[in-house]
Amino acid sequence: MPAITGVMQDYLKAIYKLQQGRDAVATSEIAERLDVSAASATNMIKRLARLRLVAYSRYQGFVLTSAGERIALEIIRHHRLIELYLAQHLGVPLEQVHGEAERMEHVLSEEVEARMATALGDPHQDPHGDPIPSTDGSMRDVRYPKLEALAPGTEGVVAHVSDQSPAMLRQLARLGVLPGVVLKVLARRRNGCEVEIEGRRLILSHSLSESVRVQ
Amino acid sequence: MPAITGVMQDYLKAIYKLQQGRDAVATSEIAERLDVSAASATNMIKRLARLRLVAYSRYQGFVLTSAGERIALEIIRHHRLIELYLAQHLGVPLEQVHGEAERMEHVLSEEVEARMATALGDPHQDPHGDPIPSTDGSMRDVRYPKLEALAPGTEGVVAHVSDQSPAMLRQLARLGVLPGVVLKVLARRRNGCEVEIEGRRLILSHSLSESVRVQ
DNA sequence: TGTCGGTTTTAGCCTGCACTAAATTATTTT
DNA sequence: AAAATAATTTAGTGCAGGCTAAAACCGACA
Repeated sequence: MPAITGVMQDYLKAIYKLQQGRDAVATSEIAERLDVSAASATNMIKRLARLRLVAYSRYQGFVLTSAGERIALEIIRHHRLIELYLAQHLGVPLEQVHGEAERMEHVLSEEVEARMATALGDPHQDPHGDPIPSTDGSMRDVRYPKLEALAPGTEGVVAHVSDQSPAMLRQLARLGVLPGVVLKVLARRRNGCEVEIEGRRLILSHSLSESVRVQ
Repeated sequence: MPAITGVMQDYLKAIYKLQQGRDAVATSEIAERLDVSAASATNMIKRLARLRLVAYSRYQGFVLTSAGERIALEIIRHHRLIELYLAQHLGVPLEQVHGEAERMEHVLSEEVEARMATALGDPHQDPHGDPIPSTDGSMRDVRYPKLEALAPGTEGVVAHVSDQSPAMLRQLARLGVLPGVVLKVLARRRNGCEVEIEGRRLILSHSLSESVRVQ
């Protein structure tokens, strides 16, 4: 029985995120998400299927087995704890923590994971507003609506900023749009979304307001 | 030009440590240190030679070039900073920090390295008493004598405990033999070395006193 | 100088994980 | 339902890094 490599962990994590709310994931989807060829993806899926970490029948897509999901959640927990730890205890800027966690998540032992969690007070949210799975593999995932989709007049708290684009995150951070901040939608504009935030009034482009979710 | 992989970093680090005070390292030496076959070692040495990280001529042994040494010292810095950070900020037991650092050292960015160093007050010693290279690649390495070699009556401060055997480290930690602790050699015995430490009197076996250095 | 023992290197093979190109299956359009 | 298109899988390759077995080399000693 071969060991579970870091690359396998990346696949499992990607499949987990893609399969949310759906009944199967397509080869081309993880291929795009992980930026590999479809052939490479097929190859790895078959390997994971042999290890009984994904349920797969050719040409039909696949999902994680419970064993695969367990591992995926463990890695996601690692990732998000590391993000929070870096931000909170080492002051690493928000737009950087994702990239760092992406590498560290594969080498974090359960021992150090536990100590980090304790140091952070057993948190349930990472600095982007994403939920942190607990050790038993449970995670309550609430999807708040995107700022882009909100009606003018709505008021709320920023719940989540996407972790995908560092450039966007840097923008949002500079503007003060971060999880926990109170915000009010003033008006929808052709070029974006006018909001009031901490007394200031500003316009967020469509792409920016696509990557912000409000509670 | 291929990238420098984690495995390559392990080789460079091992060569650095082996070549101290000598004029060449033998294939069999890194092979043993890294627990790989001699053939695998030869193979990697040739790869490192092509990258101009080691100077090598077949059958004659090898040493690091200055480029190779730069990388080796960077990884050693990572390793020792991580050890200290884990021990000091997360309370990871001494006998465990080496293993953890061994994996983390390859994924630590310069950014996070700098923040960890700052959080630790730009330290010069890791928790085993080994010196931490500075960012410019300088390191003052003083070799203190082994406890095993000390004459009775000698008094001193524990300067260094080996990081190689977790079992031994656990022993030493339990007995209170840790860097910084004051110690006095009382007598040499057939089965070890009798010492006084913090008022208590105890006997350290030969293997234990082999892995302790005193200032 | 020749031979022996140990070390080092070469040769050839395996696995992980990527790739391209070609073949296959699924889906959509006509 | 057949044909066109899109998605997926297979086939074959390459590189990193390990292995064993065999060959080559070095140093020592008779």
